[in-house]
Amino acid sequence: MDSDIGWLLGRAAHSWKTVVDVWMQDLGLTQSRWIALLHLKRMGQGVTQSQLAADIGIEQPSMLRTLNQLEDSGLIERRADQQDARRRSLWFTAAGTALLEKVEARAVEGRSHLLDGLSPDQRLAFRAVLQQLLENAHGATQRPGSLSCPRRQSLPVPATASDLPDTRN
Amino acid sequence: MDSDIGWLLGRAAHSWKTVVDVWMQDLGLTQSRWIALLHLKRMGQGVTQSQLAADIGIEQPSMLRTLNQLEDSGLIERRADQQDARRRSLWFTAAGTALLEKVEARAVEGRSHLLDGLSPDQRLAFRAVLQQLLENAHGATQRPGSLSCPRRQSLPVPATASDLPDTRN
DNA sequence: GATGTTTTGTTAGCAGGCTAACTAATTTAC
DNA sequence: GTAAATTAGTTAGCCTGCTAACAAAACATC
Repeated sequence: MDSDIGWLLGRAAHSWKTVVDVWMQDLGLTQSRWIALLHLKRMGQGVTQSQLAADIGIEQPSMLRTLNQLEDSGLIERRADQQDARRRSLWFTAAGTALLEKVEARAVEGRSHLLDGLSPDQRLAFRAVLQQLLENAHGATQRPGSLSCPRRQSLPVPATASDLPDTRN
Repeated sequence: MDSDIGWLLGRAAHSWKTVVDVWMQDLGLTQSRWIALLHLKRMGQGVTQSQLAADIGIEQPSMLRTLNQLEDSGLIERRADQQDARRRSLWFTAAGTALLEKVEARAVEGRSHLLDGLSPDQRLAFRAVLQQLLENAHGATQRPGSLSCPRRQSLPVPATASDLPDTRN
């Protein structure tokens, strides 16, 4: 019976986010904000807004809002790009750098609790299934029977999905 | 390296939802609405709003909004409860019943495409990990080091998680 | 070098999660 | 029986996904 597997997947993802968020709560950051900080650290300062959005796997307008909030909080700053006047590159402020350390520590802590009781083999198999699902999902947005595909052609593909040693969450 | 496993989990869940949504799109339903219909079918008509919310795993105000929309669309109706004047029980209209059949067919179709290429063993192992994660998450909302737990004591636990033959998604 | 296309960032507004706070009805305790 | 606590539904409003539509800069093509 696989009939509840999608529901289970959704619940697990939701719970994961909520738990890590609880671990972060005294840092004064919402989920989308610490995720942005972690990804910016991983990619390296100086990337553009759209690059960061692609890495996280969200659309530009969603990214923009979060970055505005982080800038308002004084954790990051945006700098004009000399080469391309459209671009704005992203940099940590001193406060942002300081906070980031705590965020990273909490992320590791929370993750290890969530993965408690799962063997290395289980984790590996789990990853494999998740990756297969992502692949299937990517191909499944075209309905086979129908010629029309009104709403959306492709899912927002998570950039690279496997390079860099990576501190995602 | 498990550092990106939470991120992967989130992406997979998100893609799953999006894909099933694409399969539903010509039915004129949003995700939260067909999910509500499927759960109402599963639980049986006549349940209360809070019961349905608990089964789906969302809070009452979120449920309420969706039910209002479904009622406005003429797919369900709410009836007063004789025993308890606070309660309002939920029922399909004729239109709702008719639509539900198509929704169920699409859910099955989409799911089978998403699970394509995964062996029964893999699916079973996958479920086991998801269930373990849910369990861990449930216990992990208390930060061990801290005595205070300001924001939230417990996750919204998905009701029963395993009874009934179940047509979740 | 002018024209058309793509890319980057942006604004506006919808969808659907959530918490907080409230009312009314019911249940529990005394 | 009355007062307190709980429960079902609701309202208001925040957070953060999304799409659509647009401006300005850069690039391509002729």
